Amino acid sequence: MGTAGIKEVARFAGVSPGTVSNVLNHPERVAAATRARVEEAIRDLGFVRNGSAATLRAGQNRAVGLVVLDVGNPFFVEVARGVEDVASDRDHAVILCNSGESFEKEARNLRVLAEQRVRGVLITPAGENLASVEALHDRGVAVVLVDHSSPGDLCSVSVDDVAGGDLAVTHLLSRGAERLAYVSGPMAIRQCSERRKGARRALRTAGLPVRALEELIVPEMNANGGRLAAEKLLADGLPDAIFCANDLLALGVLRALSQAGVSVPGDVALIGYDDIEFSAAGAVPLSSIRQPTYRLGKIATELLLDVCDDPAGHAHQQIMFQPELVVRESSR
Amino acid sequence: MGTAGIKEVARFAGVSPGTVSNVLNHPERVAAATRARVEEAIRDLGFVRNGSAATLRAGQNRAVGLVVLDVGNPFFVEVARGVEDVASDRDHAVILCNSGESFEKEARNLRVLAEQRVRGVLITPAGENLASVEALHDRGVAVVLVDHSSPGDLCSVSVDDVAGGDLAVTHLLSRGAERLAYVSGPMAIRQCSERRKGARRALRTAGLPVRALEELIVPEMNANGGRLAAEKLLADGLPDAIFCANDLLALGVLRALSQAGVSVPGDVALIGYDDIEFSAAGAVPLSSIRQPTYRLGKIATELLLDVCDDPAGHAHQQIMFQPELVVRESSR
DNA sequence: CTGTTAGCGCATTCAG
DNA sequence: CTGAATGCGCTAACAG
Repeated sequence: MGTAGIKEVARFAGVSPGTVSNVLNHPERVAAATRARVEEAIRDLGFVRNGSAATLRAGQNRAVGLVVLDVGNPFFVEVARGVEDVASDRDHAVILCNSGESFEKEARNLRVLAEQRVRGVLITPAGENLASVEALHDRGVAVVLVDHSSPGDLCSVSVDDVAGGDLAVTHLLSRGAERLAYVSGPMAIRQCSERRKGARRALRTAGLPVRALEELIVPEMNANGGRLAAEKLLADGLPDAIFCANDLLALGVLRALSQAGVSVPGDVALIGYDDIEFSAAGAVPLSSIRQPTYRLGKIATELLLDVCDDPAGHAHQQIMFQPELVVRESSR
Repeated sequence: MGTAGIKEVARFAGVSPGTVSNVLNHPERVAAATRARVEEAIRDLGFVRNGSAATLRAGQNRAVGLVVLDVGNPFFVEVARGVEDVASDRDHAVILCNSGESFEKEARNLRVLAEQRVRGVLITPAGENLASVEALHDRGVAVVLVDHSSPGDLCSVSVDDVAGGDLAVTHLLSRGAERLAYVSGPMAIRQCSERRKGARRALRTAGLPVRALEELIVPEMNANGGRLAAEKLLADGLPDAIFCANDLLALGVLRALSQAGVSVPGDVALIGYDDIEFSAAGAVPLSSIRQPTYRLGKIATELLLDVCDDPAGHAHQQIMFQPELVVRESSR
């Protein structure tokens, strides 16, 4: 059994438990010879430090929680990489949780993280209701919002979705489009409504009416949702250009149009959002709006750990990155 | 600060700490009125149980570790969903770790899991060297290998990759192909070599020589790798059909061929492996080999927790699922 | 049904 | 530089 404690190691090495602890946590305080003997005992006994005991003693875990909406979404996978790298550099573990956009799962995850006494939590909230997040924060756990700009007093790191929507539509308009469509998930999803806001701003700037942008709202932001939207557009009459609220939708649209014999970008220009890996890999490479996802995770984690290390001296920050237009064949 | 302990709750509710613990862990043992009073105190004080203390006391965490090669890979995302669902049903948390196919990260993850005293570990090993996995197992931690059939005495749940390779190539042959290509990652990756083995078996069954299958090995199993392979094929002369070791490779091949004006499946038939979501969504829907990924995670977790609950009475099992051919347009 | 109590394994005092 | 002692917060066992 894996129950060699620090005590047995001490006995085996002929030292006291305190010395073993020092070898583990403050090696410089221990004479080289003693240290070597202890380290050998650790190896021989297959000793593994009991993290719970250490955490209990310390009052907090050297870990941060990361709660995302969908671990399967490439956007969050990239964010997670950024988080992982920084946390690992600063000797923290990352506990990755998936809320699946459900408040209930979000709350459950948050509870587990609180029970684990993580130093802090990075979270993309499942909606506009930040009650459980704020409760956590009030209880003294550091919190940084990811991809969600907070109106309140929470730190946040996000990307300007209004600017992104504007970029996309400005691009389509510059290509000569006059009738546009916006394929989106429910407007309750902040990203969807913000991107629409940006799209409308672009329209205004160009002196066009809001109704030049037809809206198609589908329940799921995936390829199937895109297909549904495309079928509707095919039935109702195609616009000149289509802006999709994410790449998965755009890929679904692209496929449905191709199958119906519609040429992209010949007949219709198309642009997505997120610039996921697959966007560039399709038969018709997809234009998209790229977000600095890795940096999002990286900066958010740095912010979080800085707050943890110096809770007093740190002002709340709300950082917003700018997205970037990536033009590929689908709107060339 | 979030430091309301069980003791304060007890004082606040006018009961003893033991009773609070009972409300938390064995509510049925406590009189309804007392329970209500304690629950109110818990809410009022914002008490959250200290998981480390509980784990320390119990000797083990109600959590399992899941170590995968790449959290960004849809295959593992589906596996993780299966794991998550079962673990959650049985009241266990899942600690998801990414090894990135690196032994070093794998070992580090395993150490963290051991420190956390997880009940068991589900792991797709980074290679054939199972030393650190076996060390963990020897220390008394339950282990189930995922997508890796173990020759030794470890439980495992996997999919028959030889059968999958056979399925793919048999299908291509049945379509009349005579000159084939196999686009693959390094043969050090077990999946790649097993799938090749199956491909060759199919060739033999059809009475064809092994050299009817040209091999293209690329360093990375992604769309870019596929592009490289396709460029080589375009330069050297195209085969009748191409079998790719995964869908990402196949999508890369598909795109490069399309751009070069080669028709799929008109000029070349194409089949991938894994049947990721995007396979069906492209302009030319991709044939593929589907694996029961969700079930893989589900069954592995059930096996793991069964072993944990009854370490003695459980024989080691090595379960192998069969993959399934999915024919779409790219090889129709 | 409720109260009391003894550690779980470790890290950190404070002496020596 | 090393050793002994204390308690982190909780749960289970037992006593009342």
